[in-house]
Amino acid sequence: MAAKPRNTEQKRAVCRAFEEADGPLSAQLVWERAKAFAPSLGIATVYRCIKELIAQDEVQLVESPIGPMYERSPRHHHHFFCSSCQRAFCIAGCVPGWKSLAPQGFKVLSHELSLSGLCADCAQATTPEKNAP
Amino acid sequence: MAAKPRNTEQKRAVCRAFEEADGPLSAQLVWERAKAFAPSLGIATVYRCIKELIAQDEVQLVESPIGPMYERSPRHHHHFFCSSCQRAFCIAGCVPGWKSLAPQGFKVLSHELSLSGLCADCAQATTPEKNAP
DNA sequence: TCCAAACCGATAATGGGTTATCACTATCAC
DNA sequence: GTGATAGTGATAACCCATTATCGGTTTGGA
Repeated sequence: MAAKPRNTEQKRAVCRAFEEADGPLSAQLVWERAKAFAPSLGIATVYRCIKELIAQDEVQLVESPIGPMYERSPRHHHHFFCSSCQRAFCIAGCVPGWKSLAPQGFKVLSHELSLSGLCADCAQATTPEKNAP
Repeated sequence: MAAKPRNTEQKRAVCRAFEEADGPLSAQLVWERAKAFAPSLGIATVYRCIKELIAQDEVQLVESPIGPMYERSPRHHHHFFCSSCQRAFCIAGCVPGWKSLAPQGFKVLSHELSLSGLCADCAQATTPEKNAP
């Protein structure tokens, strides 16, 4: 009745793309990176694999100003989105006190903190006067 | 050269929908509520007005797990999204220490904290044993 | 009042992410 | 090795928020 999942090159490629990522990836980015390990990989297969990985709780959806992204289910952390280069970064640590912000009677099950601004690269590029020769 | 904007019933209706809202609204919700003040209002006009209000910094886009929403530009605050009834709520207050979470060199321009879970209504509805007769 | 043009409503079109379809291929228990 | 079938790639289709189009309407300065 239940289909037996198979171990295919494509699934391994998508998993590897997630494993080697240092932050959330868009489906397109997953595709681009996974193609390094399975050149013929199609975008539909990428979405199929992501769906499967999410069902297995190995990958999570991350809402972002840049669009939907995906990353390996990690220990709790937050994100920084660079408004210049449109990249996403993971941030270690958390803020205290978030649970007590909800009004009386509300049941807080999760929270997400997202910082936006300029990553180190872009911040330096846009204010080069400091280190310019 | 620059067109002179006019004061129309439709614009007033959309503004009023935002003024009377107690939290972020989807474009559809803005439409539904504004139609109370301008029954013939079309969805295209709602988007036109929202665009204009955003350009004037009177309304802001709010990314949410529920989808894109809009609200009057307010003093800084955060949001709670109910995963059951799909409503959005504003939360007063803020969390300390968010600025220091960004890695060295990153320039944090804004932050958004979103809590998810059950609002008071839904929390009570799903755990009625406490107050059940 | 008059009229140029800003604005409107209805709806078709767009755009981007995601999913369904289908003929072909690869996996793996036997 | 063989064969049933899960998986795959290409692509059409879908979904939904948003925008463009266009003929008719409303606004507001003269």
